[in-house]
Amino acid sequence: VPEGHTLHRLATLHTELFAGDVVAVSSPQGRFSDGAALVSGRRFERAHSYGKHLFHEYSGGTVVHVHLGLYGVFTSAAGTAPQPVGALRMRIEGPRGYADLRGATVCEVLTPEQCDAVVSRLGPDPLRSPNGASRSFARVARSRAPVAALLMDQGVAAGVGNVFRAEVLYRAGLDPFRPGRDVDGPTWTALWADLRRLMRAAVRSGRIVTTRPGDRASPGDTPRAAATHYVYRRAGLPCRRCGETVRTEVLVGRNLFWCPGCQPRRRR
DNA sequence: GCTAAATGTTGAT
DNA sequence: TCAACCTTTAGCT
Repeated sequence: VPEGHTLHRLATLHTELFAGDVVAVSSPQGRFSDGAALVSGRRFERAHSYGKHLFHEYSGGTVVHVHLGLYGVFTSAAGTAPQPVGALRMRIEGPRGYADLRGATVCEVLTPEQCDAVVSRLGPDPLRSPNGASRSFARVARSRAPVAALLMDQGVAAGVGNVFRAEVLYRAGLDPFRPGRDVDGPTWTALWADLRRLMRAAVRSGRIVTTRPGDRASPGDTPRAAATHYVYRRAGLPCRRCGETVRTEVLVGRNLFWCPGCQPRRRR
């Protein structure tokens, strides 16, 4: 269940597992049979990611583009692959190990030019663009949409998902409903820097932890929310800092979480 | 053991 | 606005 850090990790993992090797690619489920036939038997050059998109580059300039969507999952292990079980969209088998893809929204063969087109639709990725704040702010500053909606727009910040959106807004003390055009430059720059910090930490650890050590004890936490988040999936629970009840509301089709105490509406 | 919801996006209506 | 994708897991029983 991935945000940008997950794809970043997968790219590193797949490069380590397959780079330089001739691999066999198959689609036991059948939905990627044609694409698999195009790359099977080629040399796997390298994997890279941008935002929530993953790219596998093969010899000859062919690229496999993967987007995991909401519940796509990529697993891998060293050694020989076992018999396929269930709906296995793509399997890559190399001399050192194998990787299995299930449930992805996108798994397709593209030319490098088509890959460039995919990336060009995306905004800066906080994991890859240290100076992305100004480019993303240009979009934010001329939008009437709530900042919480803009953060989910991959053309504004690629790789940010529902957890990072809720948590970074909380850490900034920013009202999620404030229109983008009412967010000032320094506020956005600081938010971008925090996004980079949170996402890089998630690449390192493999999970999203946004709380600071002093804020991690709170009654009523479910194991799911396990003191790793301030507001994400904590609706109805007391805020770790101010004790106000964390709220939730659907915004742009996703559940938004925020603390009305720490992220107040601005007085006018 | 079962159900519902989930860190996302696309394409049809 | 909504279905599709068709896996995983929390939270029940």
